[in-house]
This record gives sequence, C-alpha cells and structure tokens, in this order.
Amino acid sequence: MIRRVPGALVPRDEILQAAAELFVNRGFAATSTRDIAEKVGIRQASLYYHFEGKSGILAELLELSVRPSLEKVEEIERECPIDVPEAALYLLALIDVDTLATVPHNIGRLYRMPDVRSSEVFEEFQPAFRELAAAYGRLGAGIASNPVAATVGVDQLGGLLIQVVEVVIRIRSRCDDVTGAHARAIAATCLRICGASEERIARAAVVADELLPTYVAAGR
Amino acid sequence: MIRRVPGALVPRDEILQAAAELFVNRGFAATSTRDIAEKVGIRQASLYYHFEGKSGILAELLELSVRPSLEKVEEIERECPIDVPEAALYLLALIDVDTLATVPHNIGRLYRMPDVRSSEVFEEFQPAFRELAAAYGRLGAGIASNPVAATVGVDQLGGLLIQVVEVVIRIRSRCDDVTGAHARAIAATCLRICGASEERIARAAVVADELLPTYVAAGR
DNA sequence: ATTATCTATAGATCTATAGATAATGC
DNA sequence: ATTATCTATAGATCTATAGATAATGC
Repeated sequence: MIRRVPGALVPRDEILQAAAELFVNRGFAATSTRDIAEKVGIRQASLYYHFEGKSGILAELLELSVRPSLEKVEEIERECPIDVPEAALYLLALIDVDTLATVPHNIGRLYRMPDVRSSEVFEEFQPAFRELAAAYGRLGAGIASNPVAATVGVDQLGGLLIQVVEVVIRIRSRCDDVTGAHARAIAATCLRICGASEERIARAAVVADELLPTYVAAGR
Repeated sequence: MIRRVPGALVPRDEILQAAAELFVNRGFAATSTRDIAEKVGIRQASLYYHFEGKSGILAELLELSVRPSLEKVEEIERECPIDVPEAALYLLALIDVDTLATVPHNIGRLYRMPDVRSSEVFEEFQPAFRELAAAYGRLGAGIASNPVAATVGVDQLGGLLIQVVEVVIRIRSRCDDVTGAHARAIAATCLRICGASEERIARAAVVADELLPTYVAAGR
C-alpha cells in the first residue's frame, strides 16, 4: 500500500472532488467520465473500481449535500429547549447554511440543474429533500404568528424557508466567503418570515449560538 | 407550399419552441438533436435544413432573450425625459421584465446553466450581456445617491440591478404568472438599490408607465 | 428550380465491462 | 489473496453530411 502524504485525499475522495467541480462548472450531462478521470490523473475505466459509474458519483455528491443537515434535524427537534421554540428553527438554519457553505465546490448548485433534476438518481433523493423541507415547515409552523399561519400552509412555509437558506448557494457562487454574519442574517430572515418578533428572534439567536458548536463540531 | 393553419408556427419556430422546452427542462447537454426532432415530429437530420445544428438553435434562443431589451436600451436613453432620470431605469427594468416574462419557456434560465455558460456559443453573447449590464450600471450610476455612489462601482451596480430584474425568471419557474405588480415591484426595487427616495420612485413610476406602451407594443 | 423533407451512414464520442498486471500484506 | 490500477474493446449513442425524393411555383 502506498504511503499517502498526510494532507492528500484517498483516491475515492479525489474523484468526488474532481467530479464536483466539473459537474458544477460545466454541468452533469456535459461532463464525461473521461473528463473526471483526466482531472484526477487516472484512466477512465479506473473510476469504475470506486464507483458504479457517473450516476454513482452524482448520488454520492447529492448525499453529501443533504445527509448532514438531515441527520441533525431529529437531534435538534429532540434537544432544543421547549421554552424557546424559535431557537430550533434558527439552529437548523445555521446548521444547514454551514453544511452548504462548507460542502466541496458548492455542490448545492446541483439540485438546481435540470440535467440533474431529470436524472434517475435525483428521484432517489426526492424523499430526503422533502423530509428536510417538511422539517422546516414543521418548525416554522410551530412558531408562526396568526397572520402567517392564516395565509401560508405548512408545506409552502417549508419551501419558502428552504429557499431562503439556499441563498447561501448564490452567495458562494459570487465567490464571496460565507461569514457567520451571513448565516445569522439568513437564520433571522427565516424567523421573520414566520412572523416572529425581533425580541424573540434575538432570544433565539442567543440560545442557538450557544448550542451550535455541539452540532457543527460533530459534523466536521 | 402547404397551407398552414392560421395559429400554427412555421417549422423553424416549432423547432425553437421544442428546443427551448427541452433545454430548459432537461438541460442543453442532456438534450439530443434527436429529442428535439422527435418532439417536433420530424427526422433528426431535417433539423439541419433550418439550423446549423444544436449550437445554432441555442444561439437563436439566447439571441431571443437579450436582443429585444438591448435594442430598446438605446431608444430609452435617447428619449427619456431628462428631468426624470429615474424614469429611464424604471422603464428599462419594466421592459426587461416584460421580455423575460413573455419569452417562450422561460429561456432566461439558459444563462444560469453551466453547460450553456461553458459552450462556445455563449461566448459570442457575452458582449451583448455585458452591454446590457453596462446600460443598467450607467442608468443606475446616473441617479445613485451619494452613499450608494461612494460604496458601489458602476459595474457592480449594473450586475446588482440585472440580478434583481432576473428574479422574474425564478418567479416564472415557480409557475406563477408574472403580473404588472411584479414588474413594478422589481423596477421600484432597482431604484431603491440606487438610493432613490420613495418620492422620486413614485414619480418615475408615473412617467415610465406612460411611456411603456410605446416600447412594449412595438415588441410584440 | 426551389423548398422541405426523407433515408442512410460516417465518424466521433461515451459508458461500462472483461481481463491483464503489478504492488502490497500475510 | 487483496487492492488498485491498467489496456482493450463492445455496444450504444450522437452529430452532421451526402444524396434521394416529392411537392410546389414558375
């Protein structure tokens, strides 16, 4: 077995990195397995030792962009102090922003791409995406003010909140670094959309900021 | 020559429509010339009688999504009353929103797609896009308040304003109809970004609304 | 003669599999 | 024996061109 330079990636991860960059910058359908292999510095056929093919690589990348957030949702809903329900949504937003901000090559962009959306692989992930959206809807509905609850349904609210969180994808696309300030602004926006008062938002921010390290540290 | 049903499209336009839908919904690279031909109901090779190939079709679609706005910019800059400079930007935004809202199958989405952006055809259109962005920058800078002018450059302002106008693409993607209210909200947002007072915005809206029919009627 | 289609196909990919090779670890 | 690569290639597209065909307009 070849001894690896400490910072270097295992081949499997090198392939994921290369594919992520090509898929995001040139498109999934426009990227051939040969392109990926060339970037990694191996032969096209060698990819098939590590993955089931192009779709297999895409599947892994999609997984990478939702699994972390999804895993933590349950945890958050269980552990968040019941007297500050806003904190749960705020926290979920922070964590999700962190996931999308640190995931390699902004792969959150993948699920806006039509060639990805119409692939078979994507369908496998629909349930995961829906579950995440549902969690946002649930948490949002739990704190929604009367006027908000009266005008927007749980599903719609979930979709809206996820959209806001995904603004981080656009921020990254513009080559900006995603800062803690960005993350908090997005989280606060989520609460405002639910009709939370500025007072409650401030309280949620304090509670969530305290809890955040537990989740984010575990995730890196 | 076959007599055409009055509402029917000439074959060339049928191809454009079919390609637009496929490119936008499945992606450019993921759509084959055979897919397009099948949708139209002709043989794959017959496309080449009307177009220079897949890239030729893409070129035409890109053209369709910028030419109308671009043609009118000059006109606007020339004819807009000099005592209400805000009206020019407001009007350009209204017209551009209208173009993007009425163009077939939301083809404005094309230039967010990485496979399109990295195609050779796209490079041909970069100058046109830049020119439009420059016009936004020019008009915006012309009315920018001091704090705005001090913090954001002409180019950046142009980019920002175009981004806001392109929100209409997302609105259409969500299957919403684009209303006049949408258009005016977007145009007003553009002026606010430049630091215009609400009073001036209201004035610009009146002037621009009056001028609009001249431009839009000509374009349909 | 012109216009608009068609069939047939060359040539270039592109994905995925089969089987060889070489290095490591036991 | 296992792991990770390689070469070679089958089979499936996919784009684009050549040349045939048929209908219309003069």
